[in-house]
Amino acid sequence: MKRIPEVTVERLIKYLRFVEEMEKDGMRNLTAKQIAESLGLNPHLVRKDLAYFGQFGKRGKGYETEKLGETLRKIMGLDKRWKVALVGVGNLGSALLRYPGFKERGFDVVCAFDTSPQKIGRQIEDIKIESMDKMEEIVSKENIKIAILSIPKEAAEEVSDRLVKAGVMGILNFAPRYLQYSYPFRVLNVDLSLYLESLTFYLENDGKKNLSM
Amino acid sequence: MKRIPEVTVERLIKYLRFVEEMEKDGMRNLTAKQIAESLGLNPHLVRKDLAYFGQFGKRGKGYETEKLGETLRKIMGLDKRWKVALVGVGNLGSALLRYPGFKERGFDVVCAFDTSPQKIGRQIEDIKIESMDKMEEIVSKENIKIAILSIPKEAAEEVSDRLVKAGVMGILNFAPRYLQYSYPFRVLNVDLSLYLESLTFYLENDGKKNLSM
DNA sequence: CCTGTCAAGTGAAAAATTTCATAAAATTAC
DNA sequence: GTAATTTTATGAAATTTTTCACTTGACAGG
Repeated sequence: MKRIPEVTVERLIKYLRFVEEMEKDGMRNLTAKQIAESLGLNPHLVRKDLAYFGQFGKRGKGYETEKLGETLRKIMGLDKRWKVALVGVGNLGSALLRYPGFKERGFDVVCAFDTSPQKIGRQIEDIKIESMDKMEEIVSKENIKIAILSIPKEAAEEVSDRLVKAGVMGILNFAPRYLQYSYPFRVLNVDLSLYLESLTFYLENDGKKNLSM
Repeated sequence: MKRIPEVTVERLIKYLRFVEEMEKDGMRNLTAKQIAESLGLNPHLVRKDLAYFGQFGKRGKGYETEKLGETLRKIMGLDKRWKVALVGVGNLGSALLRYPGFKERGFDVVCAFDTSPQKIGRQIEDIKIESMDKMEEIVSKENIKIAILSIPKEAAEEVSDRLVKAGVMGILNFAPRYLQYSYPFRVLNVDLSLYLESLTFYLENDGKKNLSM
């Protein structure tokens, strides 16, 4: 099997989103063209992306919505639920704890940690906030592979090291510090202000001809 | 001037982050190698990215930290402050209102909107929550160009259309619905569960040889 | 002031990614 | 049942992006 480019993986998730939405709408079949249009892509690209995983389309007809969804979920490891640990229950952290989208998409935040004594013991959405001293113990015991980090940037490195040692394989990092681990660990750095900053480049240079659009 | 690839823009912001951090640490000079290492990139790529905007490095020495920071900020439109409107003061929205990172990076959330009568009139961090009926009026009057959208996905399209009509040029969209506008408008779709989903692909396929790492 | 080393800048080469062209299968229209 | 149309699949071409090789300027040491 050929190597799957990272850009393809990112698109696959978006395809899955669209496929599931169409599934809900009762569409029995979907064509690459439809998927592509919904995301502003070239249909050839969609087919090529899907073809990495074998051929599950029908010529002249398209893809069976349900089967495509199932296959994509399987490819992405989304055919089962994942347990997630959340570290750092500040403003952002508690909003993430309450964010219904994770559960909807198969991710169960099963524990939350903080250092602040005021927060420890409190409960948000069924989840009791635990002391960060217990983090390794609980994460190991529960066999948690994914963690969400919403802590100050100063603590990011130390805490993520501890998580990795406790068995976590993937981290979604909201702290504005770039974290890196080598294979097989994965970090996804989500820097909220960074997104705004990439917007301003285009706003600022809007109209000039040196733009990639 | 040559067209700037989107991937370059994304890296430039990260360079700026590192440069500012080093500036704070008192480093007078920075080399492409140092910048590259901090982000796990090839130094040639860093030089090429910077060279799009002219030559501001010194051979044998590197880049003057301060000047590089200034230049990058100017390129990115970050040499001034930006006013931002926040729409949707739910869990995520109010966390974003309280998120200090935006202000730190030059973005002032100056107004917030919601539909819920319970929320309208309340105040979070100096910002009074206004009715969404007043959105267009205030956004136009204040000449706001950037909006953060943290509303349910069902409302995303309608609200973003209204924002665009009111003069907004860039949207940071947290609603899990893919929004698209054509040039010169920009949308950055930030789908939180989507990030987790891209992690699971790698966790699931970990160890298999078909991976891009 | 010469020599060696370092690092930016630049054009060419390589690699990766996307688009295109074509073939083949399925469906629809006649 | 045949022709036309639709749409996937796949290998080739084009494009984009990254890496490499080389040149040049700057500085340090002798």
